[in-house]
Amino acid sequence: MYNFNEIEKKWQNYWETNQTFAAKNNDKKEKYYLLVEFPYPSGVGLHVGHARSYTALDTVARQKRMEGYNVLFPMGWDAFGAPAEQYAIKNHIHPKDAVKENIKTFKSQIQELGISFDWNREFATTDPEYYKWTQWQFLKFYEHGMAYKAKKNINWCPTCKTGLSNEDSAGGVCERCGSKVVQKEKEQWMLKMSDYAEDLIKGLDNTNFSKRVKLGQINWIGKSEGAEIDFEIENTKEKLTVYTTRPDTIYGATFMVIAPEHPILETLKDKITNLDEITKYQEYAKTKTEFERTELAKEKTGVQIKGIKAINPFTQKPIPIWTSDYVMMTYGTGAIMAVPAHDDRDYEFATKFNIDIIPVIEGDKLPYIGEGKYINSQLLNGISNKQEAIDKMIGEITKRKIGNKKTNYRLQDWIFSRQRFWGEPIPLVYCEKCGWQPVKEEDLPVLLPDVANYEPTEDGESPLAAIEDWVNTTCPKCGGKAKRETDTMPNWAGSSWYFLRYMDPHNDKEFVSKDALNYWGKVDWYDGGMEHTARHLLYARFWNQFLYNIGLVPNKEPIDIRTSHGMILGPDGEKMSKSKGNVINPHDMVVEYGADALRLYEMFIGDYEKDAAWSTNSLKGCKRFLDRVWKVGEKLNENKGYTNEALVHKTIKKVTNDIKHMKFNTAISALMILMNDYDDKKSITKDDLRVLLHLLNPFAPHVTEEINEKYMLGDPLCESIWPTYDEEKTVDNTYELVFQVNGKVRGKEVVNTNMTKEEIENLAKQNTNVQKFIDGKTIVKIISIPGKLVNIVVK
RNA sequence: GCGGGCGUGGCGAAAUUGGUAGACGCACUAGACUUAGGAUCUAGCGCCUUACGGCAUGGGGGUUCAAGUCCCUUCGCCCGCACCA
Repeated sequence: MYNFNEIEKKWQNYWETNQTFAAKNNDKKEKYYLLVEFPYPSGVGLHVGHARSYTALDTVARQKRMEGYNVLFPMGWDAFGAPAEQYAIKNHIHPKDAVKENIKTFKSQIQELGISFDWNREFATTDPEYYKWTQWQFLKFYEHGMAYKAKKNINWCPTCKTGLSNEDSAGGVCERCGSKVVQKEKEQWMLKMSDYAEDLIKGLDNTNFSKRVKLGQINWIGKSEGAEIDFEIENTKEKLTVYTTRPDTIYGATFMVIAPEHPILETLKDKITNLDEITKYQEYAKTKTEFERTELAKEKTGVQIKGIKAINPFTQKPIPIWTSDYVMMTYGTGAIMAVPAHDDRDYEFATKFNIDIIPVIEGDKLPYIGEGKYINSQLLNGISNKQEAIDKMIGEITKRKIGNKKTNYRLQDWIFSRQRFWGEPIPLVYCEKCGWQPVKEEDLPVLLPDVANYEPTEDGESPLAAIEDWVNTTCPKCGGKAKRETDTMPNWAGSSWYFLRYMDPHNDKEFVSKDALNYWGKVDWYDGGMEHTARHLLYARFWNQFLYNIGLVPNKEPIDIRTSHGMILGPDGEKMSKSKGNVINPHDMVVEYGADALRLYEMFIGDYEKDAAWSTNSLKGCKRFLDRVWKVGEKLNENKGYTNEALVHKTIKKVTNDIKHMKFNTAISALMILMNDYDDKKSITKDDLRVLLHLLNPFAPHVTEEINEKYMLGDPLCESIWPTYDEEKTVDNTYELVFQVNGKVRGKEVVNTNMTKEEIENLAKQNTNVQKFIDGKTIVKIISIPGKLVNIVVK
């Protein structure tokens, strides 16, 4: 019929030669910035899931351009990271060479899909020209006191020999190798992300993220409001500060629990009479990772700290102090007041160890914190409103100076060090005399050395530590001997600001020019995978908010709309994987059915935000549709205008709006309906064909251009104005009026749109089938809605 | 446990403010064309019924002339977070 591979290459060349998709900085046109997550160029090649996301925003990009926008739709490579390093270790080649190869494959696979990326702006996070600025921005964090080194009990992967963030070790296993994560104390560079917890929540109001994305962010930050309260320790000058969200239940606090790592155990060790037992328990807790401590939640363990007691500041009674690993040192103050009558966990603990339980809320079924009238609570007795009681109690502790209102966040500071080779070197130098010193700006980037050994050292130091030539340097301040920091940055660093660099990708004077930042502003629409809507998005927002606060970018929030596409599963409904043998390779589909058919199918597959199973048969259906569009050109007549005006205008309206709302599947269905209408006709006009091609062009950009050219219908579609519709013309002259009796359909008739209420009521009564159902009955009332139906209610 | 989402044919799914449930596509069936078809075209296609008609949007109840859509209740599935005090 036609050689789609040839046609596709032809138009891809045309676009490249004419620079059709090159975005212009400071153009007079209104800007629109579309962004898809740049891929990690793995050796496996492009996934049909990548194609889904790229095609979706490509469709939007192509429509926006035809609507007259200056569209920025860039692509690049997130190329630092462990897999390239592992590959390099195995094959003894430099990771940069491995990355180069993979990028080549990826790029050709993307290009054969005809995605309208502006390739002039392409870069990889591993380019020294790029990571120079990543390092430069790290130094900004450092200058502003936002980066600090701290001894942290970190999640440690014994296989990768590297520290992992909580996020990277979710579930107690290393994200990349699957090994069990253990705890290890290590000095790490940290970014003070927790300072931004509140701003990261508030900033969401200035975005148009979907609800589920916003909730994901809020969840991750984990805000909770409560109070800190001091409990004195009997016969000492020490006190224990607890964090609680329910200070109103303090009269029911019959014991305290502190984390096994709590420093007071050291401070008061002379008073503790069962120190051996405590030490033993501490050892036991240490062998468990944080994840295990939470996972093994079923059975509570703990030891009472003998020799000391705390005083409940409201009942004045001495209460026992326990240590248990169900209290985390990393959250709140590492100590809690336990209210077993109204908290599940405390209840479980108290029951197991036989501790007093005193209810303070009437009617609250144990052991759950509910609402009710307060009892056994002097100050609060009689109150039955929870918030009122909490406020009153916070007022009281503040007055007595034993505590204050306090907000806590689950979000912790960002562990920014990795003991790996293949990442951006942290641009700091340690001098015995001057301490940590930032590398001078003119000496950036701190380049990764060209060596052949990337194994981490046995003690867990970065491979860079073994490269003496590289490590030994001079102090930027005193000029004396100094050593470079050998930790590198996490993979998230480069992807936290790449969307800014696209605005001005070749600038060697600044990370981005002010002009470019002001012109392009925010990313208007950012699409990516659900798996990145929590962390990557949070890191990127944090990074940008910091840049905003120090005056480097014009918007506090970098992204307006964020959408997350569903996964494409294998034909068996399972996640695609080599081992299951259910992987669909987009390249194979392009070769066999063409890029246009693949694109169309991926957009037609179903709700964009939901997962969908692959079906090659459905892809064939889309190919069939394109073949019919190709063929319909054979019946062009010499008439002008639209043969079926109402349908055409309706279709323009539907497609235009559906693309904007990501309802790609129904947009395509509307185009199929239009095509079916053309098929039913003896002949169609050039205008008929041209408008169909135009609307279909964002989905199937190659074949539509080819048909347009073949029948000389006008300028290339990509250089033409998007069709507009006339609302008045979307209305048909006639419609099918429905007759109902008691809400059941009893007849239909095609009638004129301008018929009155009375006229259609009469038609209904005259309908023979309707008469059968109202005969001999009394008409109670008639509901008639012109344009829709007449419903006769009878008794 | 908390938060969010979903439940419609054999399958993927559509259905403005409540107004013809199943658009569009896949699969399937029958027929046409053909040396051939895994190409193309025509017709059919929720379930029950020969038909008239009846029953159908996870189940039950309600509001309404009219409910996939609104309200109550119940069951099932998916995702995120989770001893967070």
